[in-house]
Amino acid sequence: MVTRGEAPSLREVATHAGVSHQTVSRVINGSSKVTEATRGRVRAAIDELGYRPNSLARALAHGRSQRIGVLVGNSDQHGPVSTMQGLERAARHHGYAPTTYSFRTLEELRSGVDFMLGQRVDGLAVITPHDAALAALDGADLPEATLLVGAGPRAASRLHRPSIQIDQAGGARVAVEHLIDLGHERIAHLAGPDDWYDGHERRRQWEQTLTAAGLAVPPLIEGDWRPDSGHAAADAVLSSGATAVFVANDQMALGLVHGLAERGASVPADISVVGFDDLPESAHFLPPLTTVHQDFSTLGEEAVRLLLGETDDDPDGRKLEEAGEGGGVRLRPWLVHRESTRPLTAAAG
Amino acid sequence: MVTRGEAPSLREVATHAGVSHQTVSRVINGSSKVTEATRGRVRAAIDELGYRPNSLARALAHGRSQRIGVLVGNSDQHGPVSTMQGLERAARHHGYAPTTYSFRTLEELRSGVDFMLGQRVDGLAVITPHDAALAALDGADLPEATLLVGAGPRAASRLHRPSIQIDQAGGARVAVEHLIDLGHERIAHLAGPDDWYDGHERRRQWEQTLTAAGLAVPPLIEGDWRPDSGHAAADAVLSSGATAVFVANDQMALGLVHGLAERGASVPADISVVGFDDLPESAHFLPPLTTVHQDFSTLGEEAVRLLLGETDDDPDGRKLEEAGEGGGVRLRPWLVHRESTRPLTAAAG
DNA sequence: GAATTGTGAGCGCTCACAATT
DNA sequence: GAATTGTGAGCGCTCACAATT
Repeated sequence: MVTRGEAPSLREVATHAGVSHQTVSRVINGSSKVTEATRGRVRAAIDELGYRPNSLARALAHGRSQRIGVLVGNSDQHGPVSTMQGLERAARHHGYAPTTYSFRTLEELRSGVDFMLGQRVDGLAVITPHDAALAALDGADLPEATLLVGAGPRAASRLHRPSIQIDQAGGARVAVEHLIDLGHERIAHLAGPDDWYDGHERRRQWEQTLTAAGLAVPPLIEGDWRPDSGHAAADAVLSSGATAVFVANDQMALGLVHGLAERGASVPADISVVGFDDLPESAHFLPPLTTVHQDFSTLGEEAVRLLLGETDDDPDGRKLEEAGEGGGVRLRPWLVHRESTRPLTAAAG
Repeated sequence: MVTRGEAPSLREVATHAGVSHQTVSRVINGSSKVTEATRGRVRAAIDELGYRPNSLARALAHGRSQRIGVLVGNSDQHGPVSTMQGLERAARHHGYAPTTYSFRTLEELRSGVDFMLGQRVDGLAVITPHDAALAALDGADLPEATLLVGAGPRAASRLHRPSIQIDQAGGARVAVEHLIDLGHERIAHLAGPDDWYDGHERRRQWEQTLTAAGLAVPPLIEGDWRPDSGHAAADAVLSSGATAVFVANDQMALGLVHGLAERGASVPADISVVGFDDLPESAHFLPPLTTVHQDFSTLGEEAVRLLLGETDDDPDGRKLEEAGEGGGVRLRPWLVHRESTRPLTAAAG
């Protein structure tokens, strides 16, 4: 491996500027207790030597790493990735260096926690809606300042940690109510895995909204979030006799529309479809997909605010304690009406 | 901010086990020069105190951070994100902790480099095919071990650093040749921005392949990678009189198919479309998209191998030097034939 | 004398405090 | 005496070497 020529240290800068190491430290950290004259000499020495503070040494001496750990599961999905990016950006904005670790297995999740503890992160965000993943953390030695992002309140309180999530039930409700408003009476659901918080909540709210409207609840159809599973569900959807389907995410909705088309069923003429997520592509699906928009980057930003709880310089900041164990900070998603749904009266179904 | 109760240090473990700090260090690092008996006592003390080595202190003392920096631009796109994930995984596999930083502006890119230098990363991967971004690095104080991922050889050699990329020209050639083989003679190109390496190469190779086959080169149509720009290009494509279009990425291809559909033109009946990327969704577009598959995770893995150049324990490893300045390590993409293309003879166009 | 174990210094910073103007 | 500057120790490790069995 090629290595850099050894970088100059703070002491070398001090010698070069003819001051003590402490004075250099003061200049770097913007202390006001330095005269303009010495500040100038130190600055010149810094530039001349190309000095850059070693953040490792700084963290060690300071006792705080100024790092936030981000553990993210299923980073092939739109939601976790967007959340992570929102979090990363917000952390940096607050002067913290995010350290990310994406895990696929429970084994990797546990090593991820170990890794973060070794890095002495000041805070940890665990992004996963997957209950099994959180269960694997039961009894683990988590940092005090740990926030569960996208996890259910129940899983969160079991770990004695606060959580933040997008209001899945609220999103599901507007989706199903939209279909009811259009006159549909037999509304199927193509669900995500039930051990995912979002999957579970969307299914549960689909049932509740139908029941509250006095409608029958058709048999559940399950997928695994991926487009293929939506494609594979086309037969089940057709034989359910539904005139509308609430699909648990946009990727499965895409696959379903494809599968229906292959069987001669057209969306929305024969069957209406609502998705969930609002991918960048969803506006250009054929037909453009009516779906529920989730604002993942705001979720990431809110997570950082909660984690840092900077009430001082941030009037909107809230303390982790306020959120409480398993606490219910929630963001509202909203419906985006496009062309994959239409009134039942005009439909052939 | 809630902080952890202060973690035990190596010396506390030593006291607890009745040995010297150096012996504890030896056990942690798996040195063989420790008897089973003392190793056992140290292990017990470690478990009892819940000791975990502080990787910051270790890096400082050791002189190597065991970190790899990853700067990634345009992290809303499939390619950069997948590459980054491949890189992250591979780095961890080699015992390095990846530190990622995603930038959107040139300003952020420069702070990203600063950040990485402050972190004393052992190696740096810059993932961006955007020429302007690389130009902004001209004269910057980059780590010696810097690898440009997805950048063009020209930009790389200007920075005196090696590069690795997927063979864009090769991918474009198979796409255009596929359309030629189907009998198409007027083949348009919906291009990406020309100051992106991939955008530039795909356009250039489209021209060359057409010319080599003795076909005319229709006027260029430009997009910005996003689905909307594909949608907006529908009129231009129709008025070009082309019977087939090579689109520079799948997102624009999706938008284009949508725009064409709105104008009553059907794919592939009226016009054939080939994309580039092979998104997870592309197999379920209507029609399923014929496209060029790029293996981004392999790209990320190869990048790490190059960066670490571990020829010792890794027989496949190559040294950065071998790749040379602006050197041409390339991965081959391949065509995935689906339903958005068909022979001209059978087409209405 | 070959194995194992221990000692002291130092990585590059910040801290608390002391010494200077 | 209030401002500025400097001194020494220490954060938690690993290094090179010395001391022990």
